[in-house]
Amino acid sequence: MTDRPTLTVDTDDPTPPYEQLRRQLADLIEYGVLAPDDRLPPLRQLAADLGLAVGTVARTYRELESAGLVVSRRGGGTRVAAARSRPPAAVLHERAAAFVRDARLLGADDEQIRAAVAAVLGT
Amino acid sequence: MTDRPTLTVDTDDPTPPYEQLRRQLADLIEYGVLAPDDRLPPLRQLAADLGLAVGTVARTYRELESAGLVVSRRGGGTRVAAARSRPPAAVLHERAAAFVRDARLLGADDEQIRAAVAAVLGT
Amino acid sequence: MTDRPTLTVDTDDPTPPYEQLRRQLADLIEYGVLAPDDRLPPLRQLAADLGLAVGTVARTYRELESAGLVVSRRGGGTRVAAARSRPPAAVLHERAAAFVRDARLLGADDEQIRAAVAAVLGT
Amino acid sequence: MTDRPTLTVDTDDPTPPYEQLRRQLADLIEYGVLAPDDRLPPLRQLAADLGLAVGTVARTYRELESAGLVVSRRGGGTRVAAARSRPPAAVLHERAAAFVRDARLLGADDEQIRAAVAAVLGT
DNA sequence: GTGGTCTAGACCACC
DNA sequence: GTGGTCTAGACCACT
Repeated sequence: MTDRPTLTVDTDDPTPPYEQLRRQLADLIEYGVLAPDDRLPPLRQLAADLGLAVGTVARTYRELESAGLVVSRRGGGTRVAAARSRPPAAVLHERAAAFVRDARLLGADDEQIRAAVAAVLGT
Repeated sequence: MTDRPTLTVDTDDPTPPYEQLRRQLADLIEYGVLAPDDRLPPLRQLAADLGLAVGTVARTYRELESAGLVVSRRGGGTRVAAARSRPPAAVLHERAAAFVRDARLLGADDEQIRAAVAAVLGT
Repeated sequence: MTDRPTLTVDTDDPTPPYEQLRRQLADLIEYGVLAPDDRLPPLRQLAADLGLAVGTVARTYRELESAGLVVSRRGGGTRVAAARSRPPAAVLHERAAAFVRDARLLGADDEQIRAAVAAVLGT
Repeated sequence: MTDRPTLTVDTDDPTPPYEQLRRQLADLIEYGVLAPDDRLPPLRQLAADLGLAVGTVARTYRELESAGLVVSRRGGGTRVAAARSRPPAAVLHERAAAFVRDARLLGADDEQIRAAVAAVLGT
């Protein structure tokens, strides 16, 4: 019950598994859910948990590392890189902007957008 | 500026092009941006516009058809299937809920979420 | 209510419509359901009934004619050719052979095959 | 002679090759000739044997998979899906019924039908 | 003109 | 080695 965030791979999704995984981990890191210096699950354990080959997870970690989101130290596992998490406020703003763009595509006006958010927040 | 909604394919995204396209069109239909009986661009035109092979776009159209979102007739063309789009209000609510969930993952409270949306809306 | 045998085209079947039609008519002729000198439905009427373009039905008739199953006389419509229907007994035998082959593929032995036919015939 | 059931493609048949193949494999699976978990031939081997392009066989396998008859795993191979084949007795009865219907269309009575089957079975 | 399919060779993802 | 996809050009079926 160490409560690690649930990572999943959907085999029906044409997006390759290594990329599905990469996106989830990148999000968790950028969102600060995985804080700098936190350890990622060991390659083999994650592979076993998800029913993937080790090489597939290795590919994910490699991509994250070359993006600078993660650091693999030899013998020391893989940890979240220090300098890369962005301020949560910036991420929040970005997400809000994406939501608003989408809502407008749907034809919603400002008032409807505000109302929808209010409805979801409850009160 | 009466142009059709912009469809794009990102060649750096490991998600296969036919799937990127499929998602965009499925969204446009579900969002009601493309209304029932609206015509989709001809295979070859869309392929040319996006720099894709004809077969790739054909695959997208085929998938959309087998999902019941679209109807293709030989010699006819491809049109949005009737009675498939959901009420925009429902879709808007769903999107708002997804945004709020994301924002809370980031650690934002209700007030911050409201503020972020307000900031984006201007005013 | 002239009781013409029902011809149908399944648009979900990848077999082209002209070929679906051709097979049905060829069977009807070979089986003797359509007797020598019987008239086939007029091109345009059949096309209208099936929701096909005239050219598509024309293609079917053309194929039947070049197979010698049918004769188009100018101004006189299309009729079943005289010399082509095979003795029903021969066709029956052929069909029985096909059925037996299939049944054996399923692993059935002679007794099971006989029993299955008896069961269908009732009594 | 332990060879796998013969698959063939008739290039004179207007039915597209991927569909001819699909039907044959679907039949073999439904008939139980290919049992659950049996492996299908590798894409490229089957393509080579039949003189088809790889993509054509891939299309067949994809259709079978989306019909739930087969499961393909990347790097794994393609196998018959479990719990899909119908009881052979049911299939046999269905085939017998189809044969009888056909025979009656030809004008045969019960006795003639029985006789035709007996003749084929050899005694 | 519009959708549907095929080929041939190539590259990718996965085990 | 096995499945999955892409391209480029070609031909077919249909309206």
